[in-house]
Amino acid sequence: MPAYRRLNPKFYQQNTFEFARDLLGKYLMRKQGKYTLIGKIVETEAYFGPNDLASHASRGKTARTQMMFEHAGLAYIYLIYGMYYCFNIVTEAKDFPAAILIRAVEPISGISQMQKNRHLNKKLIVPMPNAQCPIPNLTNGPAKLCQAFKIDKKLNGHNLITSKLLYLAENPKEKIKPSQIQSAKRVNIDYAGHYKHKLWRYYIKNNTFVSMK
DNA sequence: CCTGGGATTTTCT
DNA sequence: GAAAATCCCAGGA
Repeated sequence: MPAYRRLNPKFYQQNTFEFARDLLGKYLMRKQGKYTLIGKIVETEAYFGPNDLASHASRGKTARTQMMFEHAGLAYIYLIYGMYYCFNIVTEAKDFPAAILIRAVEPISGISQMQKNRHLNKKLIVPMPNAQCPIPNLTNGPAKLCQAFKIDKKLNGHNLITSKLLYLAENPKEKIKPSQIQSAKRVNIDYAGHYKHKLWRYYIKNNTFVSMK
């Protein structure tokens, strides 16, 4: 078990795009009762500023999006398609709307708990008592990892810098080199005009747990 | 391998 | 009333 060290508050002060790349290889830590769920972040997406047509904040500040206008280090969590949650980390200064969507993590610890969490929310028409959720399918998508890590609307606005329940950590011995990072277009934002071509998605090359190539 | 549709409800027009 | 920063499953090639 490597020594996980909580990310310094300074980490949250970098600009959104450095931040999104720097998050790769860092660890998402989640306390669930006596368990600690741990996932290595392998894919992120940046949503930046009031003009980014892919961003919820491009329509201004609303009840839903107000968290994107908050200071860096808070969680922005929203419901999508009526049934799933997505987890973002707010970036930039207060009143400048920006956030980073965590699109995929690699399960590291608490894997059997993640499997239970994924099955809890799954409504099966016919029960499948022997069904196993394959490991790669546990957390290779923004809504899947929220299910696996029990992240929902209750954690919206949570402060990741100070929280003991949901926070970010690193293994100081581990660094992701720039050559290991692939940038790509963001996913499922066809409505975003020319912003849909921005290469604001980042992932670790050759990692099995990335949601899409 | 790929494509298409259904689920489900909040949010904003 | 339509769309949504998704997922899952069925069906065809």
